[in-house]
Amino acid sequence: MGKLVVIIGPTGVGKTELSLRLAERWKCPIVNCDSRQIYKELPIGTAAPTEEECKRVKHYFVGTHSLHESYNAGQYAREAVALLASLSSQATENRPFAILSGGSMLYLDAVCYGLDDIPSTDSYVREQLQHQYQQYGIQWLQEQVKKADPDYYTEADCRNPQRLLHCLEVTLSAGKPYSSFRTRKRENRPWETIYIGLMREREELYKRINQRVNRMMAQGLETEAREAYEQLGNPSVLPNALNTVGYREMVHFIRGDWSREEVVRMIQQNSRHYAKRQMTWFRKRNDIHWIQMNQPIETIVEQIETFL
RNA sequence: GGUGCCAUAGCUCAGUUGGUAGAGCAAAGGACUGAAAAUCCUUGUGUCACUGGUUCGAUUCCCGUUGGCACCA
Repeated sequence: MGKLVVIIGPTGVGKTELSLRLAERWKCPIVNCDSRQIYKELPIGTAAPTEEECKRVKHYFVGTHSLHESYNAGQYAREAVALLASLSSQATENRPFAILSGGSMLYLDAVCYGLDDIPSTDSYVREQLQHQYQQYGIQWLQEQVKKADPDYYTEADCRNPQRLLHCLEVTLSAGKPYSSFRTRKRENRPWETIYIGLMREREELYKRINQRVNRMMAQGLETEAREAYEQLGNPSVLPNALNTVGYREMVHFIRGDWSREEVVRMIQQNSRHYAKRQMTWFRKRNDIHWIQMNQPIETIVEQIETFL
């Protein structure tokens, strides 16, 4: 059975650089697992692998989709699992056949453990619900869920509109309660997976994040955000792809609400918040080999190879 | 130099008609199976600037000191 190495870690920890190094060493491709780097219009603000880096190593799911398409974890999982299955079937040697690298928590879980088979929802239903929620508020949502799917209501986070909305849109589209699809069965993949988690001291990680934001600004994040925003017709409510750290703050700058210093500060802060959420998500897992990044890269590579 | 105002949590500020205080943000912790860089939840003791006075009791009132701001010279 082929081996897949999954490189996990918070934003800014150094996944891209290490993955490149490992991919060159093992002569294998990198399958990107980042929900925003897939958009070709957002290379700077998402710190996507550069063109040169993509030339050095074959990358999948970098700049492959457009802002105008809607995309989600389910779609990603289907495409990525199919790709990995085909790559692993071609693998002949003992070294890893691919590196799955990224920080999108749900996307990673979807590929590694599988997602329930939940029917696709009607976009009209979703819009209607969205509209009604805005009009009648969260209480209305809670009542609807209580009626439509009492099982989910008892276990759900009922103060989270996104959860309730999703439950309702599935229930209404499918004509069956959302909870009836939630088997939470763990999928078996036709390959062996080795999880490598990258970590750094909190203070050091935050410093790297702050510096990276400064670098993004120097590389032209403002223009990139402006163009993306214009391409979508300067919407007052941001579509999901632009509801992304770096871009939603930039919109405030473009509209003139915030100064340059303020945007930078806010992007840095929200990136730190994001990194923190990622660490919380990964912390509860017990199948990850954790690696301290504050040491020479040769040592890190050596350590990782002991886990293969 | 004179007068007035201000000094409270890491930051911005409430407040206590005298019984030692609370919001927002930050920060930390957590949840999260098709929006996931999203969304949501939990956590607030700090010489109430310093010194002295009045008082049973002062962060609150009074005197002074220091720092800041404003106005007048």
